[in-house]
Amino acid sequence: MASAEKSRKQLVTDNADERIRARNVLKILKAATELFSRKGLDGTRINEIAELSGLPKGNVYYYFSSKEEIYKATIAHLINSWDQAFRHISADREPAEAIEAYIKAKLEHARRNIAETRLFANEILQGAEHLPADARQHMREVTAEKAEVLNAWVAAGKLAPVDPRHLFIMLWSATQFYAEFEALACDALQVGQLKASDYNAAARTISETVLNGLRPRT
Amino acid sequence: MASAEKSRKQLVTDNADERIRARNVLKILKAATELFSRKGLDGTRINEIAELSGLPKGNVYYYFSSKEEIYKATIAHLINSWDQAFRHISADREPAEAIEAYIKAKLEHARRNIAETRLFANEILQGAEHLPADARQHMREVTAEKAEVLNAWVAAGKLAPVDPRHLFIMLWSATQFYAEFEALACDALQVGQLKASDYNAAARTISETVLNGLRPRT
DNA sequence: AAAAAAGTTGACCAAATTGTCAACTTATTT
DNA sequence: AAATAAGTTGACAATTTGGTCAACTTTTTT
Repeated sequence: MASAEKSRKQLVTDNADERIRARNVLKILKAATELFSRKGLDGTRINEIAELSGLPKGNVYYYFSSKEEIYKATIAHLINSWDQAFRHISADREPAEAIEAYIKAKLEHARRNIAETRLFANEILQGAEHLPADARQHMREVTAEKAEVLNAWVAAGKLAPVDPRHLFIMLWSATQFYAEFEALACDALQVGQLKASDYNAAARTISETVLNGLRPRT
Repeated sequence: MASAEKSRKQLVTDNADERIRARNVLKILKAATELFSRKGLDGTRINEIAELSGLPKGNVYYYFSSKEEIYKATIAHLINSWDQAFRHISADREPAEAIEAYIKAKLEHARRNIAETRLFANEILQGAEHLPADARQHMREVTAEKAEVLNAWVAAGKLAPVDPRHLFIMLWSATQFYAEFEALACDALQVGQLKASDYNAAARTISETVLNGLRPRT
């Protein structure tokens, strides 16, 4: 009986409960991402993070030694998904189809990770001083690699001549705008809040305009 | 002689020196815009504003009653130039030429007002809570009005069908990106810092892609 | 079941920061 | 030139905030 009770407890500990540390660190990171994304590093109080994550402040400091460390952890966390959508840009696909898939994926990612997207924007806006050097290096490399794919498409006559780097910037900025500048987007579209249909309309406009714009001229 | 001396002094006071209040308020606003644009409202210390503007802190409080009031003043100041470039979008011009001029003007404005552009982005990113309601109303109205111009062009067969509001968002985001996310743009373009030539290349890529993309299909 | 490790907690401290103020100087008016 | 208004200044009060800590509880190991 004591044994049965123990194994039940262990089950709870291992699954639903998970490891205490992992669970609490995640709680803190989630709350921090939300707050940092809205008020920035300096604008966010440790007390707020504690409150939103449901932990006393002292407990937050048990897992992280400073506010900046929490911030860096949130940045490190979101960096992982930065180049996800880029996988669509691959040399063996049809350009139009690949670019359209990329736009869709980017918009979808922004819509489903609004806080992370905003936090990333905030960090870059403030000079990217907390972005680890290796993360930036990785971003540079991936961008250069995908730019080569675009160049190959242009060389093969499948796309009108275009500077791939500026094109990427166009796509990044357009797809992230709706999450980052939601307030402005709502004003422009004259809606109270963005819905999935607005994101779909955005995807259509961006895709149609850019794809038509890049159609090779004979 | 005493009269001559007095009139010289008055001349100095009225021109080069200007009104003391106007000059100092401007000093403070300029320093504050620079700092707010990089570190946000909460990240900026009043001491820093005082230092950068060359005034003692007490003096700053002589002109503004709080940090937030300074912030609001900087926002109110930059809002004035928000719709400047929009004047190019007018019904009596050729669409292609008008849109190209708009893109150029927007990019040029961002390049020459980097701090203001960044500050505006920061404010929207954080939820636009300090943006006066009438300013937002004005932005909504101007956007709606210009959207009608685009719709007329589409109806006249001068442009391919497009949702003008999403198109505007594409243009806003693309043209502001270089100022707002300079760090990311430098990485993508593999340059140390953006030069006028980079802005020109951006203008070319955006214009060519979008204009070609909007060319009416027969 | 005892011991050790991990996690929790609220009170507390030190530093930073906003905003005030009274004394002072410079500019303007009468 | 006297009086008044406008602007300057550094010291200081009040508050906020990041971070510490020792006592305590829960969980895990032996």
